[in-house]
Amino acid sequence: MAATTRMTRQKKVIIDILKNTKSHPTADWIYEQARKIIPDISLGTVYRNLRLLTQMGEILELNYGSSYSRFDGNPLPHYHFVCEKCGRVFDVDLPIFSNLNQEVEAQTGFLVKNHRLEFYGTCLDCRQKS
Amino acid sequence: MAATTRMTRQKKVIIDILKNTKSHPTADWIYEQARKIIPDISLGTVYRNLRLLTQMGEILELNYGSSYSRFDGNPLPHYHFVCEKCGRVFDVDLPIFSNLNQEVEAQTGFLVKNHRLEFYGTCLDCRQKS
DNA sequence: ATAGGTGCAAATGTTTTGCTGTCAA
DNA sequence: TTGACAGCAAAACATTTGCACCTAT
Repeated sequence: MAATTRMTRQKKVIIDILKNTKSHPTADWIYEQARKIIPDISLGTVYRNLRLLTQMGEILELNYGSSYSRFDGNPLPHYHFVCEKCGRVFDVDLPIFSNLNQEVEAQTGFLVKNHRLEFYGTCLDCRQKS
Repeated sequence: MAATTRMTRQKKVIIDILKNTKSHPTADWIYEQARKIIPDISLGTVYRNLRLLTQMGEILELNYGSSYSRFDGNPLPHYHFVCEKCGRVFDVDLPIFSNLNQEVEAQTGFLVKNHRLEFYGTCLDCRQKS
């Protein structure tokens, strides 16, 4: 039997935090927020649930440009901007290149499931500070 | 004074390995290759040089989709395909979207220096195995 | 009732770093 | 000559996991 998914208090809180922030938080930030509601939640549980939710396609793991992952409560395809100064990740409002996967598939013979597009540079806040 | 760059035997070997492989090797793989030429080279030295070369723009660090980085001896802009089964990274022969950075810059007010585009899926070898 | 989830802490795996000695310029 | 770089090993860091207990179904 496929493993069923239980809706625990911990998972509910983690989903809630993730769906209600526009930032793309780290596991640690989510942990700190979650502790405000469930003081003895453990970091391991946060990681376990983030992995589960990622596998279920409920959230996205953004694991580029840094040594740690960030998570995105919006699983719909969209692109990102990474600030190289402060490390923050922003959504980029650009239409999806929906034919690109097929194009690469035709060219390579590989099975292409999805693609990611990230922009790197300096965000507005950091631009003004320098 | 800006730190000058010394061409050590170690650095030379690492550059040579990286420029002569089409794979996108991990630090550990580079280390193993380098040991065939300099048996007592240390992993720390490999990492130090990889970081240095990345900062100098000589090579690219590919740090997505996995817990460890891969390195690319070709610093010219190009896109990648990541196999989710075997973890290998392939070059994708697609023209660069050269106006995209400006487009995002205009839209966000951020300073956009570059972008990355990666495709995810199953490579030909892994497709045939399943 | 029971299997999937939790908290805790130890383990893991990759990458970085402190120190002392070495070598490229 | 000398300061950037090497080797070595320990530390740092994010993330995963083993275990005994707990709880959603």
